[in-house]
Amino acid sequence: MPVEIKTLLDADYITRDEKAVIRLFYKKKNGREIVEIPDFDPYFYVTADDDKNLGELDENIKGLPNVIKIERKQMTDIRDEILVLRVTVKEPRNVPELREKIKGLEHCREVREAAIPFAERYIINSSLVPMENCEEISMNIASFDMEVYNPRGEPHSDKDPIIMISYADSLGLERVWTYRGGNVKLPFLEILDNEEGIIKKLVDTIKKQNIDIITGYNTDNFDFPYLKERAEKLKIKLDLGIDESPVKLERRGMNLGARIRGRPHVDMFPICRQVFNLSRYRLEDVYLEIYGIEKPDIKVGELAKIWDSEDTEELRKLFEYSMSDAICALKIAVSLLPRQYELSQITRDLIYESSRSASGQRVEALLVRKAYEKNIIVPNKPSDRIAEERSRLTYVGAYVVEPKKGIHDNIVLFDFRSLYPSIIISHNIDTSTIDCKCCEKDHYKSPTGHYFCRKNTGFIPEVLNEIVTKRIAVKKRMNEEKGHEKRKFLDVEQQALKILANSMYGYFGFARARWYSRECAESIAALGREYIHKTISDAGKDGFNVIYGDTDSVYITKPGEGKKEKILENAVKFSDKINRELPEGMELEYGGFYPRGIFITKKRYALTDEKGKLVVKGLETRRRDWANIAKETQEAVLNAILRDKDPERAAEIVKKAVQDIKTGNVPLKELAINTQITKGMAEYVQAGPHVVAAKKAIKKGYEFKQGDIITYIVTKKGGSISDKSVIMDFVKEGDYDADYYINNQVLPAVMRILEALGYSEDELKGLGKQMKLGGF
DNA sequence: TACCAGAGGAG
DNA sequence: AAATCCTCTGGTA
Repeated sequence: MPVEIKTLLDADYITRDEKAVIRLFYKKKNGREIVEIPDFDPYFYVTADDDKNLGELDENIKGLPNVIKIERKQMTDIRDEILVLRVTVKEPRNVPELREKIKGLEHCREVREAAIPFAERYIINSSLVPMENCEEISMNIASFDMEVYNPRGEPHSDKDPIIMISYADSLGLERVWTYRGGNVKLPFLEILDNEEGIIKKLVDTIKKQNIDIITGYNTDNFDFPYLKERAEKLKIKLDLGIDESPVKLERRGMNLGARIRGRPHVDMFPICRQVFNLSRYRLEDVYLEIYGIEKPDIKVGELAKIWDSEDTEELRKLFEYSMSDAICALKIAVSLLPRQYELSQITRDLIYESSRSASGQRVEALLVRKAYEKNIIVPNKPSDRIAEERSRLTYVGAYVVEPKKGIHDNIVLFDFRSLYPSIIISHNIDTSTIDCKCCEKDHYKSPTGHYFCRKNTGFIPEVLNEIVTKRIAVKKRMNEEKGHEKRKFLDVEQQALKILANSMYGYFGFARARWYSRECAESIAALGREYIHKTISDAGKDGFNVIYGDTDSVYITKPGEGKKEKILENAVKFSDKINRELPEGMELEYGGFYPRGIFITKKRYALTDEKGKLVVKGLETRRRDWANIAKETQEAVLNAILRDKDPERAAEIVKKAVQDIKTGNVPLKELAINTQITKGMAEYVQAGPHVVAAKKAIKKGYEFKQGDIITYIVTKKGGSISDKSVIMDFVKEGDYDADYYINNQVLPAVMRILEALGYSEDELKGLGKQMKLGGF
């Protein structure tokens, strides 16, 4: 009989007759399935201060209420084989109380694995893979978005109603539900009686359309909390769960998570923040990034006014805008969800979890599962106090070469392929292998003085090797695959594996990690420094000039050699020689040839490749907290100098930008500066312009929270720069401080380039009139 | 002018 | 709730 294809969307447990029953929510090719597991009992482990005291500890635990069974088990604890007690208890809710009681018992060293959620425990122990096969089962995905009445600025869910809900799904249904529309006729528009009607319509539609995954943009922290409060007020059931259970809001650190049983809710906002590097992360910014298309926009500040005016044309625009929000969120979900499916499968974590977890949590989810497979007892998470202590202890990281400043020609780049992962594997770096007793102390020591076992492969190197091996296999399959769709899936998979592999080093140094080891992190970094130092020194011996290098890369030139072919020939010989001496699994790779480059300081430089394409690192052009006018002028100057070798034009470009600013015709869009609020407003010791601008906006009814990006303009009015800074929404075109944008934005950005060419401050001061830039 | 807080980038 | 290294700005004394 063929195995039926199904995918695990969600899991939880319910309590029935004082017994926990695991529920597994599957989607099949046709229909759904809820599998109930009634006979899985919660358990945790207890370790003793000494093996000989295990019996006494056992006796003491036996007497505690709700303990069903105690067994002895041999397990690996970091590097030791130890005997532990496996304590099975009646219900999951008994675990926290028993943990506390047992912790206080004599001879108890630690209670372990007591904080692993029950349903997750079952998934681990049964080797289930969430979202497995999901590529073969078509998922019904729906997104929604709400517009809310906001006559006083920020809306408040206790009094301001939802005025429309837009909905789009992968089956092709698109709707805007509202209850005031004048005579507007639009194919997707449905006018219902009231707020209650539109909320009920959303709930009914999701059920009727048989939706498997619900998405939206910022739905965790706005739409669902708001919807939930409105529904409660109107006494409407928000029973979106497959089992008709209501939407549940969970605390997740500083944020909320809206959980829907059996029908995963995935908020695309945090995912977009992880995936893209943008100046801002509004829906329209992300949409523009993916599809290159501008989304219709309205000013949300005028939303209430439009609603009250009942102006047909304005309402029509509002409906179209609302519709586009749901459609954009759906499109973003369709393009990014495959990545989430892969992450879920690789880390074997439910998509609700994996779509909200940061890289440390993802690594840890994977390690906890691999530990179970290998009979390793999982270390506990550190307490807040321990985590804080750990963060205070820093260590030396990567090495950065002081660049040879100025212009260079015919530059060759080499870098170590996956330097840190390959060091962890090649040097077997792990908490179980560090300074082991089984290996003699005379063998190779890392620069930190630590050494790593050569007999037994450590846990993390083994897991990492599995990831790397799998990635190689996936890449191979991808390259052989002809079908475009299949190829894309394999590419997403190999990228997900790469991200995970690259997170492992950071995980060692992560203060809240279960497998934290500053010594391991430090050793990896130290070995990295050793490899790059050796590469630099060998390059010098072979007659190369090392222009720059950072962590795992070197930029080199060959003095006295003008022909590209000859340079590359020599360079490849050089890297071959390096590679012959490297341990297996490590490789110095050719990274490209650049006809020209300019190096300013560490981590700040620009190159042109052979196609004339500009590559900029670290300079203002790459930063979101600089105005477009400065970034674009700098980029144009770089192109003029590097690609066109035309410094005269560079001077013209600067002159024109300065002129434009002076005449007052530069649009605000070109002057906006984006800066993130990285802490609570009250915590600022020193308020920068973005904080001051935000505070002014708050006085006018705006709300900002940690993580929000402030877009502000330096206006004419005020003393200090902060005084002059105002949120862009409040600024009229033309109201900007020309002086600031010339002297604090455009000129510093371009002068850095020109100074690196050997022009003195004084020469450059004459910029306003003319600039003589000959002879380089 | 010197120093510090804060931000965001590189790898 | 991944690490460190690094540059640069604007506020403050």
